[in-house]
Amino acid sequence: MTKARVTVIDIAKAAGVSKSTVSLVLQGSSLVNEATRAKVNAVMRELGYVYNRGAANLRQAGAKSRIVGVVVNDLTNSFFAELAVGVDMVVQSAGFVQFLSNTGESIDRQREVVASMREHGISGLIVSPARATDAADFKPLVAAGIPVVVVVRNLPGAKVSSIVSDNRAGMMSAVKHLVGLGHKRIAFLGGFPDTAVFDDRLAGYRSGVETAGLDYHEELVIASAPSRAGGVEAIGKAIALTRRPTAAVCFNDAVAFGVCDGLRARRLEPGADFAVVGFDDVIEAQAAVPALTTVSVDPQGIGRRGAQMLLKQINAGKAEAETVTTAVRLVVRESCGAGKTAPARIGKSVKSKQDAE
Amino acid sequence: MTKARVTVIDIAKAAGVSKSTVSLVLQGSSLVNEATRAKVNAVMRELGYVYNRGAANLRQAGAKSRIVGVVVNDLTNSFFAELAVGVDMVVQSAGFVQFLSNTGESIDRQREVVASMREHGISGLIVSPARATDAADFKPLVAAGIPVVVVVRNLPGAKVSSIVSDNRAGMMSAVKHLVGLGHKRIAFLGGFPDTAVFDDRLAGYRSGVETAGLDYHEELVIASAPSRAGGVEAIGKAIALTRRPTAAVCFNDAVAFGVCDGLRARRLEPGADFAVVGFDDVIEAQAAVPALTTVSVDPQGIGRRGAQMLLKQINAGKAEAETVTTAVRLVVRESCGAGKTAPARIGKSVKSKQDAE
DNA sequence: TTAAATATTTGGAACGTTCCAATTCTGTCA
DNA sequence: TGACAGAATTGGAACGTTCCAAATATTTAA
Repeated sequence: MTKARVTVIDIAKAAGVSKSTVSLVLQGSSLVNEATRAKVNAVMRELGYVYNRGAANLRQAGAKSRIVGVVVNDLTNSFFAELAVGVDMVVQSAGFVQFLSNTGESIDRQREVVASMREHGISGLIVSPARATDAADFKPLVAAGIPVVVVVRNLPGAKVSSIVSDNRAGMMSAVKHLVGLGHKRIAFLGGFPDTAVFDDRLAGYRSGVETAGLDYHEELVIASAPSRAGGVEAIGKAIALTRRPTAAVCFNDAVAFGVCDGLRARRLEPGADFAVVGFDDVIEAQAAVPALTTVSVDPQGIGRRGAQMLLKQINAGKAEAETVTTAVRLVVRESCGAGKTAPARIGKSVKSKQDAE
Repeated sequence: MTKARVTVIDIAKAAGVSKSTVSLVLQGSSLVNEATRAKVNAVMRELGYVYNRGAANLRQAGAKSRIVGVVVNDLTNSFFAELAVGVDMVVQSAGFVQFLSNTGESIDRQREVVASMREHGISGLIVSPARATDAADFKPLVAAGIPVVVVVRNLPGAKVSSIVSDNRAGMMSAVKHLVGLGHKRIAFLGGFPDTAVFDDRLAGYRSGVETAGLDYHEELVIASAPSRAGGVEAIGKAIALTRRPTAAVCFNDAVAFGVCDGLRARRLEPGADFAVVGFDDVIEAQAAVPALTTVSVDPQGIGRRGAQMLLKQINAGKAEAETVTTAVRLVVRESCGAGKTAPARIGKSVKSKQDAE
């Protein structure tokens, strides 16, 4: 096959009009006669024309590329995968496409992918920054007039829009719930202490404890990697305390699962013998045994919301940074020992994900 | 500040050379004098130049866009998220970027995103097709000389490269393992019967059963949605059989988890009272209680491998379709009732070529 | 010192689109 | 019929790069 690309000029020739007219048709302009439009469209279909956005983009100086960059720090974590899906939904239905990259918490990689995205002319960027990201890293972007929305982790000092969940309020309500169940010694387990999210959640824990009239004890705050393994480690330390806690709020669900593992390894049943509350409400939380009581943050919603925010700024031409914190909701299930004593809801499916291959 | 975009011409002017020279520097050509190169680079940094790949791409007629499209059917499923991460790794380190989109099993959406990617000039596509994808859907792409690699689900009839895991061998070894533990009635649970993957796995089950000298009974094959809920449903039917099985191989891990739930609801302990084997080895498999014996397929590895294949084809200019099935490995944990045994490696990587077109 | 060889540099002419200003059609109204 | 307003259409000239052929600078060999 002679594979020369079909261009707008070929179409024009074949349809007996000028390239300008074809271009007008492409843009859905109302200036062109209905008959001509139909004809042109027919020819396009016939010749198998595919629009060259690169060329168009070149002419339309700047912000019209219809590409948004999405950068996440860990796609392997279903929280962020959900987030990406949320972004994709709105971005896609707005006729944009998403450039998605995973940094795996590497700021070098992050720098690379952002640079690359820029070269490709993204018209906006949504980023869940890698740990220890320098706020100045996004300076050039905003200087170039490219809207940036930071999600999940905020970047103090950066002049960009951001959308984070209400970590403080979430932790407070978790603590309050446990206090309501009669717990007096509640631990805070997991998470890296050098992150803004950790600070927020810890602050929520602290004020939850204090507004309940309990004392805040440093020994009850046990940091660890925000992972399942970290949870196992943290609960180990917690149980070794001379005055051991009877409940824990965890930095996130992964930690909470690890805590459950660690409890069981010591013949303690999560929920019955020790109350556990997570944070995030990842998909597995409701299907786990026992089902995890956790603070639901709806990552997909954040993704959608962030995308909307970004699109708004893109369309507005110029972006003013706005910050929104999204509400958060405690979902009471079994791992805190409250409510349902019914062991498992079998048969009726818990919003099962179709894992299909 | 945010004036006009800095172009290669600005650089040229500022550095006192011609735009051609700057272009040469950009491409790392060895033709340019070391001193000049340094100077040009300095000026670029100083003026904050950003390369315009769109423009470059326009000139370099066709395949040099350095974008690969990645389309998955369900990013929410960690199996596919892992896959995407694998792709991203190799794609990124080869200096490409990935366009990632999620179809959520919708073939319309799939068509849209593929079209969009094409307009953006991807130089290759990796796709895990939505269910019921028509093999002809990718015809135009390959006709245009854009390499396509299909992963996870194969697309019989499409003249594209593909890489799938060795479903047959995996199931066979699962069955063999159960037989070795003394089981005589082994069920096959879960999965939609109208998919190629189901066929392969069922075939593996059947030949596993038969090579063990047992009879193949249709009643022991119980299809269901490939989800946790589906697993609950399937095990329910299995247990209702007059001659009830003592073990089951499951279509995938989600089904296996459901089966465990269902067993427990009937006061049967998975592992002890009934052996369960999954397929996929999702992340949760090893942390579950009991830890799931399953066939490990390493989605990230598939992603990496698929990306390598694609890049090879992109670089080769013209692509001949090749099909590889990746080896798969039974991971023995607790849910089958066996002790810890050294994992057996099964299946071998097979490679076969056929001419594209 | 000069010719030949080698190392560098350089103006256009593309690439496929959009935009602008200008042109050609229609029909309508005196 | 002529003039005039809209409605449709149309040729360039961009956009920011790369490529080519050709020009210029620098060495080397004789």
